[in-house]
Amino acid sequence: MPKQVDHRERRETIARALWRVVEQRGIAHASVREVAQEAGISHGAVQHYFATREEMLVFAMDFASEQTAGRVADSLRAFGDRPHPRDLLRVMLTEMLPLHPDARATSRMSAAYVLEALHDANIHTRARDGLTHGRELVEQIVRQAIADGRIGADRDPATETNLLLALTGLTPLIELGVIEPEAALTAVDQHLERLFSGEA
Amino acid sequence: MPKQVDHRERRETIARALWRVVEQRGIAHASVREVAQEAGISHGAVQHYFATREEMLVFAMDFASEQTAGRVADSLRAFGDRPHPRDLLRVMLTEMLPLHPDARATSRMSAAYVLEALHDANIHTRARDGLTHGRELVEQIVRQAIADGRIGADRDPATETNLLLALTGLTPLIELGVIEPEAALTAVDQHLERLFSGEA
DNA sequence: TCCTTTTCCATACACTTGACATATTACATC
DNA sequence: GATGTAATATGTCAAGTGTATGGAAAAGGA
Repeated sequence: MPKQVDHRERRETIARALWRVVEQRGIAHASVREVAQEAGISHGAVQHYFATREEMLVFAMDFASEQTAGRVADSLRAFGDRPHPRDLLRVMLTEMLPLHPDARATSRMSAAYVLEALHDANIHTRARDGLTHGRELVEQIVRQAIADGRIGADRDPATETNLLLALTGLTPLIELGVIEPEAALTAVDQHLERLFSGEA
Repeated sequence: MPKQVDHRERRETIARALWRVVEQRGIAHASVREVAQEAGISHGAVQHYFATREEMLVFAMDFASEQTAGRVADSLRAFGDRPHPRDLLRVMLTEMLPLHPDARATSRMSAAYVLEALHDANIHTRARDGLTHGRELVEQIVRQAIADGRIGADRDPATETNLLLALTGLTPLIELGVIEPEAALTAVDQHLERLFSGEA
């Protein structure tokens, strides 16, 4: 058997290099050659792991989603087996906002993902399915919280879910330095507090 | 005097062509040549009106902001001289969301603007200043509404402003078809209703 | 009629891109 | 050590990029 490298790990290394390029220079500069340079390998090596540039981008984007989900799972361990839905939602939202370096990298990647999806049928499907799945997850949490009496029964689960996800709209304000990260957290907490205000 | 064309009008024509390219093919395809083709002129002609590609992009982006502001002003005329702040905010938000073709074009342009601002110092300054200005406008409306007793005095103007602007976070959900435009409007109205719930 | 000024355009240049083809290196097994 | 194959490096090519340049076309004043 010839030399065997961890294929998955190599792809992740390249994906992280791509993140850095996207974060520092924008997705337009995320060419095979520049990503290769950032990763410290030849562009031929990148081609060995990704047949096309698009394949590389799609992997890097999916990987960003996975990493975000992973960070949420990590943070949730501190809250035990059955975390309060407010804490759960708070972790999800704060990990989606660009409040620390890792989250910023994946956030920017997501933004580029969405923008790309608007004129690429393939990516559109992937992004929509991913977002729809995430949205259903949140709606399920909201419905359960209503059933548990933690959110007022007069609230509409679908609308509350949409309003929760809308909080990611704070991203441009944070990224451009219009508001401080603390102000964003205050807004998130304020919204969650009102949502769960009917709690016993 | 030599032939005189309306310089401003020509630049706006090119800007609109750029919007169409951005909307249909993404900002990556907004090259001087492709924009020229979309506008039905030579790329030399485009160069006559914009010395560089960046100048063209910046103009198209600023023009998008102006057009959005214009649409808001137009819609507001129906509400008379002193519109209710809730109506004012509702118009501002709905014109920022991609709920009709014009708004979608400018919304996508704005999204590209923000993404570009993250790694371009020049655009960063412009985008931040523009957003900061818009945010101050909204905060002023909120403060006045509190002073007028239309919003509860217990509300923090800064946080409420941030939560209002966060509603633009519905954009990706709408654009990718995760939620229907009506659901977005429902969410906006729900949020506004609660904000003004303390009204006499 | 010529001249000046503005508008517009074709071309050229240097450069980057993605994709592909080819060459080289590294290493586990026979 | 020979061999085969995965991993990596390098080269090539057509297509596309931004922009500099030179000059045509148009329109009015002299």
